[in-house]
Amino acid sequence: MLTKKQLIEFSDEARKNYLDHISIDCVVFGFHEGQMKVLLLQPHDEKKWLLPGGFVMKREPIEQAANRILKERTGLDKIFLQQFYVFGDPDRAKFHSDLYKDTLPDHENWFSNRFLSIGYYALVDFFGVVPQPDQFSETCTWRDLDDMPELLLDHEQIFKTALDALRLQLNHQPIGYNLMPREFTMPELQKLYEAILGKKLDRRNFQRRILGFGILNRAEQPRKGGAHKAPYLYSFDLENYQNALTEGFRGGW
Amino acid sequence: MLTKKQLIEFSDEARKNYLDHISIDCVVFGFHEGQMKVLLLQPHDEKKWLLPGGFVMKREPIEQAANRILKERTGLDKIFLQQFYVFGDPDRAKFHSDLYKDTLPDHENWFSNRFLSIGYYALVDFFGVVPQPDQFSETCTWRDLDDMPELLLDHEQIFKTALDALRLQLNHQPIGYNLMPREFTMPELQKLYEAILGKKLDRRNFQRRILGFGILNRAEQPRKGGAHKAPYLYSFDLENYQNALTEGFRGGW
DNA sequence: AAATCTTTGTGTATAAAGTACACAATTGTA
DNA sequence: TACAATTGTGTACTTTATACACAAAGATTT
Repeated sequence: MLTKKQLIEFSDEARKNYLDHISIDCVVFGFHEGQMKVLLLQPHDEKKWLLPGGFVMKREPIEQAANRILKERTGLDKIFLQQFYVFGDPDRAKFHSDLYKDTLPDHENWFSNRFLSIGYYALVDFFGVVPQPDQFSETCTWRDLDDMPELLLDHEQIFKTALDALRLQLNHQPIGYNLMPREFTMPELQKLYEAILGKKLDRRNFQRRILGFGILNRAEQPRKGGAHKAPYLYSFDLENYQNALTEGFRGGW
Repeated sequence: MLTKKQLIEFSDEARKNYLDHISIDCVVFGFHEGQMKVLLLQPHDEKKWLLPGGFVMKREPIEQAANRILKERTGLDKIFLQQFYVFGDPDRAKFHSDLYKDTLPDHENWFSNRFLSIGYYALVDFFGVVPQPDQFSETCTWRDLDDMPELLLDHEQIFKTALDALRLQLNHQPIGYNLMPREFTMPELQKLYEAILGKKLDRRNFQRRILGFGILNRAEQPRKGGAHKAPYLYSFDLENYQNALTEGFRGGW
């Protein structure tokens, strides 16, 4: 919660720089130890959490805005974000618009506006990034998909819609390049799919199917040193991967 | 093109009623005689064409806005519209903002604003609707997919993206309920799929696959009176159809 | 009325993909 | 050295997809 002075400053700056009525919210998925995680912010003096979000500058392309917002609010840079839906209920941000109702008259208070929010989601390598909270947030941290805290506004719905979009993507596009380290084993990749889908897959059939997509290269040397049999290491064949991204897998018709 | 007086009136009303910076554009697909069609508007004194579009009222849910806009601009009512993408390039409506540059100063001219446009698409029964142009348009008419005129703004891109979204939908959702008459023959439904996909399908395999979805009911009596063998009539099983809409077909994983 | 043309309904053989398993190989540990 | 855990590879079976062939029904032609 902002002080009156902070709110006035923010509102003035926002009116100067941002487009009215439009916001962006990002659902960033990460993956660690077999668990899917989502990046959340906890505002100061607030029990519930938020997805990292923000506003679009007056002459800024929206993809660029999504990237800037994610960087400003979480420190994450150069993440591929995928637009997936617009949330346009007139009362979706009621919590926010009510919050400062008594602090500042509506016409001065930026948050009294109605905002449509454009949802973006991303998949990132858990170890490749270091989340940093911004000035408005107490913490910025990963939360397990099956241990989600209560979210503010309609961010629960945005999160669920993003997860649906991600699962749909799994059916006709490759996934993992932005989420896995450069080299990984087949069981590791399988854990990613299982975490996204929320169910177990058959080890052998998974391998056959993934290899059938033709987007993986197997390294000559297996990973040594671990317990048990040394697994082969794979990396994505970037050319085929990109091709599969645009072409899609399952023809359908 | 509006006169100065019209533009002033429109801008005043728009500022009073609509949200800044947000517009909606609708891609309405229809189907007739084996051809896919798109509903287009031609503005007065203009060679190029437009998708039916408009603005969101200050406290209106966006789905409702899309329906109102479609009705206002084309006369089509109670159409199921599906949101598919937001077009947010800062210069996407340059044509519009330049159009009245010399008529009215920017701060008075509604169209000098930047607009993000939310794209919606729909499938309608060609015979169930009667397109009516609004006051801004010379004509409102169906155009063949393979005989499209030049479009204004970025509406070419919006149209193409909608077609891609539609084709994607074909792979995991049933289609046709909003597009076919209540009863139809298998070859008629097949022509719809062929028109959307832009390619021929095998008659027998098409039938098996569609029936396999379990969303069709076969009438007891075939359609008589036509030339050649009397084909069976089918109608959608609405319960299963709705179920398939939410569940999706091809499991994938 | 018979032959013919067109369109629709149904079936079948083959190939590809998806599913459910079994077993051997490797590595660390008991 | 036996054992447990994990990984690599194979195989039989089922389901789905694809490519065809042929029969039936109605209108048209001869």
